[in-house]
Amino acid sequence: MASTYEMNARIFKAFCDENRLRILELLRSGEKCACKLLEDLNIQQSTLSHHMKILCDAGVVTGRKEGKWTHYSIDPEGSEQAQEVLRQILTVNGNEQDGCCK
Amino acid sequence: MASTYEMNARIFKAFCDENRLRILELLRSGEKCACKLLEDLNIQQSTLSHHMKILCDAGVVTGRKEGKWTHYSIDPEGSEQAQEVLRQILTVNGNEQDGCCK
DNA sequence: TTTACATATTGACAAATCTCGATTTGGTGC
DNA sequence: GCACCAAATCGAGATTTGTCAATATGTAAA
Repeated sequence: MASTYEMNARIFKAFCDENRLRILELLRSGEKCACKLLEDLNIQQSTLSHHMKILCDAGVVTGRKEGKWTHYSIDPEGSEQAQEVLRQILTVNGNEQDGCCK
Repeated sequence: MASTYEMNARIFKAFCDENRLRILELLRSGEKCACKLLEDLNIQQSTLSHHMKILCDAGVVTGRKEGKWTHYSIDPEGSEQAQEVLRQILTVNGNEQDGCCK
């Protein structure tokens, strides 16, 4: 049973790494095959696979298998949810006085 | 000279840790003194200080010094920017065919 | 079935991160 | 000056993360 904090932290871990941000930028122009991503990304194949797993687990990317290839794309639902969660986290909903410290 | 990827990654690192998400939730109800946060958060003072630095460096929280106390609150500008950056990262702006792999 | 290729998984290592206790810095009031 | 308190910084240990090379899995074509 993962806490909400844990689940939300996992979502944002997707955006915490430079290479994952590069991958997402490549996906902004449309679906891309893993081998195409690999071409553009100075990293090894196993490293790419590792990052794709994190992005998919976070829900912001989906993979579509076609034969021996996997095509990745930004997941609209997961993306919307990530943005919604961030909005909630950062929305001030009260105006309590800071009653601390005298 | 930090790359854009590096800077954006730093922003989202703010949301990658359970304790920082707890801190942000506490700040949603308004400005809080560090000692008040410390009361609610099963962590040591030096650990809190570490997390507050990360949140402030990311721009999503600001600290207001008043005598020997520091009052923290969610920064509206930084929050708006974080949301805008996430929106950009996740917005598909093209529809290229995945020309890869035959 | 054998071969070739795309991707995933494993294991190991280095670097980054989280946490704590101890110390330092900086402000307040005596 | 001194004592006291809040917060920041330092140093060390444990955990997590990113990376690679090697291997395994799965699909397609010969």
